[in-house]
Amino acid sequence: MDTMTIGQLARSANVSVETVRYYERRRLLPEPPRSPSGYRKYPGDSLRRLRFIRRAQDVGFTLAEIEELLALRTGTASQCREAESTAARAIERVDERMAELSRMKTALASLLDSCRNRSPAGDCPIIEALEDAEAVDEEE
Amino acid sequence: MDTMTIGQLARSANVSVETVRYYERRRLLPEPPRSPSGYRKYPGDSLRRLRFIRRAQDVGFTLAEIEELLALRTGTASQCREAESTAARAIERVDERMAELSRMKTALASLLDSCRNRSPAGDCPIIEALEDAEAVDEEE
DNA sequence: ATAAACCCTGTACCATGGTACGGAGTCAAG
DNA sequence: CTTGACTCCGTACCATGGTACAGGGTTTAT
Repeated sequence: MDTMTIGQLARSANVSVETVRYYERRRLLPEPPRSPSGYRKYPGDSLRRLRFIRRAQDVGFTLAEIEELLALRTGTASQCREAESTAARAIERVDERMAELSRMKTALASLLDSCRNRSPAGDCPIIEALEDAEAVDEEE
Repeated sequence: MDTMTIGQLARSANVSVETVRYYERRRLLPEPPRSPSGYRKYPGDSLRRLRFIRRAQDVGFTLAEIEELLALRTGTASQCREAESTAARAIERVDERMAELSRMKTALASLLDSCRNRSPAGDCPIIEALEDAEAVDEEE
């Protein structure tokens, strides 16, 4: 038998048992057959699927997107288009988030900078800047 | 009377009434005095404080950090050190997150790239890559 | 005087990706 | 045969930063 229990599967993929069950609830993993006593018995390729999910998460797909990708795995050309556009959307999200972080970093760095160069006797420039700043307020 | 109702305050700071009450629960805003009928009556400087909170959020401080910053507003030099280190921590968080996003973007871009250059008859390279890739797996 | 617009409290809910717990049944080793 | 490790299910809970009721009371304008 090349079947595994949920614990073996979870350990192999480096996730918790709870996580495996959670993915099943989310329909990312199909319901596996059960033993007579009701234990889940996973066929070998469940591990491949579980790893697929984790890798996709690592590159920043959400679980909802992974669900889409999994639905496409039968593999015709038009389905590849869909995977492509899912990936493109993920890249856009990443870009937006990076731009936002970059703005934040600029604002923070200038706060910190003013702090390091401050006149030794004045009030804290970080707090002052947040109190009156328009300087920081170019968002949205 | 230079006091405002919660609605006036919220509108001035461009947040919702619920948000103001939420900040009060979180102790970011002090409990204001009440009118005889129990309405909150905010003194003018509540608006300054509320704007402080929003600006700090805009530059990426969490509400917990903002609580710290607010606690420091009395303003001695050593407290400035603390504000400085709060800001430095925030910058570190931003940097980490940017590096992570950058890794994600590289991985996604290579997936997308393989898709655009794929042999016209093969399976979807995105899905294949997620299925066998070690390429993607250099995280953590 | 009545309706609209405002305020009050308390509680539940949203998304996201899980984690924790209780109470029970099952399986393997000694 | 018993102990410990494993599994089952269902439900509640975590963080984060709020939002959305429900079911009242108040203020303001007409």
